[in-house]
Formats: sequence, C-alpha cells, structure tokens
Amino acid sequence: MVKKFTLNKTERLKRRKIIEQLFSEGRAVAAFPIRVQYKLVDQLLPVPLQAGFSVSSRNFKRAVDRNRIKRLMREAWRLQKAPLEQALQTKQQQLALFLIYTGKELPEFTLIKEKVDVVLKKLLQTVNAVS
RNA sequence: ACUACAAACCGGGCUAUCGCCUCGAUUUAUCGGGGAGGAAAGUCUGGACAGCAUAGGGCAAUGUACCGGUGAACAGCCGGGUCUUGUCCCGAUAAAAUCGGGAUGGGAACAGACAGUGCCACAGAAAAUUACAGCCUUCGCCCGCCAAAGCUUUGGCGGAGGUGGGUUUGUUCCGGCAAAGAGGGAAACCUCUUGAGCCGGAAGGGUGAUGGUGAAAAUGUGGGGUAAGAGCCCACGGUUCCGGCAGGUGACUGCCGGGAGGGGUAAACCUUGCAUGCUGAAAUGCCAUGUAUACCAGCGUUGAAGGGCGGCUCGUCCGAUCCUUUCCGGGUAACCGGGGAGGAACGUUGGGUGGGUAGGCAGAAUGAUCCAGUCAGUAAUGGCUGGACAAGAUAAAUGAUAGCCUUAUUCGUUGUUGCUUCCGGGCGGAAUCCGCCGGUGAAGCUUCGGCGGAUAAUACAGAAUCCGGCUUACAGGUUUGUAGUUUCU
RNA sequence: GGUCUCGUAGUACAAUGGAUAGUACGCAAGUCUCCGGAACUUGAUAUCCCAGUUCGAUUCUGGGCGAGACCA
Repeated sequence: MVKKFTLNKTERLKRRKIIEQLFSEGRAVAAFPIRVQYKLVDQLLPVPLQAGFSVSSRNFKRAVDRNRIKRLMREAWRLQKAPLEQALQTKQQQLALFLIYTGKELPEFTLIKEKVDVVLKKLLQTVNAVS
C-alpha cells in the first residue's frame, strides 16, 4: 500500500442503481452542515469504499458555488478516508455512501475538514460494530 | 496633472507538496503533453447538423418593417437618409420667451390613421365632422324719428315706405285630422277655399372666427373683405398630396407648377410587403447487457421454421407433438395405416401490450476556426500569403495547502520638488518700514521616489453538440479619443 | 440540455388602458360583557424590479429577478 491519498474514478459512486438503493434503504449520519447517507453493500463494488458528493441547487443558485463546495468536500474526504478504508478491508465489507452539504453559506476548508473527520469517526464505529 | 464620458483591451504570475480528467509512449507503474470564459450565464435570436413529413397553391399562426451594403443567415453589424432631442455659437426683437440657421453629441418597434372597425376617462358646447349656445339676417310684434300718394276748413289729417332701437317663439308659422262650403265623379273618393275646434312640431337662412376645458379643439401672423363671418381673398411662413426638371444605386434632397387642410391611437383589432414545414443531441446510428417459457396476434411442428460452427451463393451439426372426434382401408377384437376438423402443448417472429436492462462507441472537437502580415473598401467585411491545432468531462475533471514575486491601499522612516511663514545676513531708499538678492537655517503643507511593516488579490462568474450575434452581470487596471478645470513653457 | 406558465394586502383570489386598486378570511382599535366568544363600528396593509409606447399602464411591449410545471 504505497498510495494513500487518492480519489479516482473507481472510488467515486456513479452507478444509478446503487444510488437509488442508497437513498431508499440506507441510513444516515450527520454533522452539520454535512449529512452522510450510507449503506453496506455485498460484492457489488470493485473497491471497499465508494463515495459521492452533492450540494442542493436550492441552497446555492450558482454553479460556481456548488462546484467549490463539492471540491472542498472531495479534498477533505481524500485526505482523511484512509482509516475507514483499512477497517472495511479487514472486515471484508463494502460501503457506499453519499456526502450532502446541507448548509446555506459558503464554508471554509478547515470547517469542512473538521466535520468530515467527525463523520468518519462515527462511520468507523458503525463499521466496527458490524460483526 | 485631475475630473467626467465613450470605445477597445487585460481579467495576476512563479515554485513546492498532495490530488483530479484526458491523450500519447512504453519497461505495466512510471514518464511526457494538454486542461474553463469574456461573458462558459440568460435562452432572446440566426444557422450548421440529425430525424420525421412533404405534388403545387392557399388559409391560419408567429416574427419582422426608412434605404444601401455586409454576410451561411439574422430582430446582428457598417454607412447613409428622415424625424426628434441635449449643449454651444450666430441672426431676428430693448430683454425674457419664441422662431430660424450652423456646429457637435444622444435617441428612434422609422410601413399604412385617405381600406375598414373600435377607443379617447374627468373636464368641456363639442373628442370627429355634427349638434348646442352665441353672432348676423329674413318674417312677426312693440317704440322713436323722417316721410310719398291722397284728403283738406291750408290749421292739419293720413300713413305706403325708409331708418334707428327693443323683444325672442307668442295672439306667429308649418304639418295632419274633424267640420262647413264649392267643383268633379255612378260611387268610393279627389281637388280648392274657410278656419276662436283637436293633435303634433317648432320657425326660414348665413356662419364656423367666439365657447378656456383638456393630453389633444381643425394651418400660424398681419392685412383686406362682409349683414355677420370664415383660406373667402392677399402677403410671408408651415404641413401634406400630385406632376415635371435636376442630383443620388436608393431612402431622400433642391427648384418649378398645381391641388388639399378631415385630431390622436396600429407596443387596439387590422391592412400591405417579406420570412418561417415540424421536432431538437434526452435528435440520430451502432454494439453490448438484460427479461418471460407473460398476455394478444401471425406462422410452423418430420426433412421442417429456426439456431450453432466453418473454408460462408455452400457444407455440416443440432432442431419444437399430444389429445378428442370423424371418414377411408385392414383386422373377430384390442388396434394398425392414411386423410380431415377441433383443442392443447411446444417452437418461432425486425409484430403489439406490459415488464426488464439502462453501460459503451459514433454524433463530438480541423472549423462560416484562430494568429500575423498585406491588398480592396469610408466602414462592417472580404481576398491573398505564411503559421498554429487550442478542454472534452458525463452523479459530471480543471482543485487544496504553503511560500515568493508583482500590483493596489495604508502606516513609519528617509531623501527630494515647489509654496507659505518665521529666523539670520547683504544691498538700496530719509525710514521702528518697504523692495531686491539670498541661506548645508527652522516649522507647516505638498510633488516624486528609496527602505521596512501591515492588509487585500478580491469582481461577475464554471464548458456539456458546435458556430454568428444580441442582452444582462462585472472589483481593479491599461491604452486611445472628446470636453472641462488648474499649473508651467 | 430543452419546452412552457405565473408573479396584486399576512393568506386565497378579483379588477375592459381612466376610482382613493376590490372581496373573503386574518390583524389592530373601539362598542357590548364581570371576563372571553359571537355580533356591530372603524382602521392599517399590496400591483416583483428597470425602461419604453400612450394624455394616462396592475393591464400593452422589451429586458432583468424570482417561483413553478413538463419532456427519456
């Protein structure tokens, strides 16, 4: 395991069917202003962890702002997701999840980083609880 | 130098670390190349491209509208015309206001109001071609003055007519009916006359100047003219139509002649000319995946549909059936063979319904392309020559952190330019004052820098098939032009 | 990506180019009542924004902003 901080195409959630399942059956964890919808899936993914990112166009009218928030979330996720990935690999589990920004103001990178850290710790607990 | 306006352009750069998308190379996990905009936005327009439709024409609908050019095309752009408006100057008058001319900016959805229909609140007599009031006149009536014929007792009487003023629909006028009389006719009835009745209506003309309201009131000013008035006539203007001549490709302009004065609104309906077939990349084509052996419909079930493979006009292999009934033949019968009908099952289909699958490739990045030079053109734009290849994502890449540079603002310090005041010196004058020269002098303000620190880099905004334009948003900066103010030469 | 629709009081809706922009519910004050409700009386509150056409714009036209619907 040489590379650690990657986030390429295979590590992003893109399949419509899984996304629909995720939102109809999955569970949620929140740390305002970030909300995470997640679901454990069996042998559907080529990698242990896939993530998607989303911002409501109702809260942010301009595409520039939405793009920026998604970029910030993606960056924070990329830098901090390694422990969760490790845990999933040892447990032989696969997790699909979606990060949604629910705030209404443009955030700073440090805030996003903190909140993503909080969310990651919560997720790690639930993953460890699964036998 | 500053300020304002207009136009054009730019829209931070570099390095390190960690990452993202894509293309290429190979040693298969590394290296190298590329990676948002002037508006990528709004989706307001014009096309390219694709599918479907389509003999031709018309109606409808939508858009558009001065002229010429430009261009693939346009509601764009360029140039011109007309109208309108701001500023300045000149002229008309004593001034203001107004009018005319010129210069220089801005704006115009800028076809038609004489094709037709509608609307124009309130106010006003009236909102579109007409009435009302008013003015003038005719006919009545009343009053004053003058007064002809005639009469006469010579004093006058008389009162046609003229003239001035008043009155303003009545005792007046008009129409119809009844009645009476006369005439005609066989009669019905018709015609004429009369009119203290009844009913109805109020006069005949001229005029459009006056009416002060309104956003808007029928060509402005002056004069003549008339019963009163009026483009009724005249002079100087203005609007508009027609014809001619001249200039211009044309819109249009100038001159001459003749005619007309009947508002506004077409971003009211509408009329005229011109344009448009409809739908949009979620178009469209291909491949893969996938379900049901569902339901409906068609076809087929023994050399047969269909499928697999290959050396693919062919070969080879695989390949979906039973029941009921009836007819014929055979048999004692069970039953056997052949044919028909019905049903079910099975197979199959470029079919329909429903359901399922939902990923990739093409479309789709070399084009009405961009840059430089040059030529033509007032310009938009076009021709030629040379060079360049410049994002291609799809739950949607182009980012995060740190440092430096650069730029802007501000603070401190230091130098410097100019001005003012003070201090001190010299010269001149009769001068407790004034003028001139002038200082490694001081203080204040100011110009331009150097060094250091702090702050900020920020505006509007993110490609989604591609181009032309329009519209809208935009911190800060640069350049050019115009106008104004100040200083110096 | 594309095609459309709509913005009027706090809310739901009206209004032919011409009024002080109307109706209902709601809100506020008063009358009545011991208090409240009901009833009655009175009042406040609005044309999304900017231009244009017109004598005059909620209405017509253009642009902007916002809200909503639809298209495999």
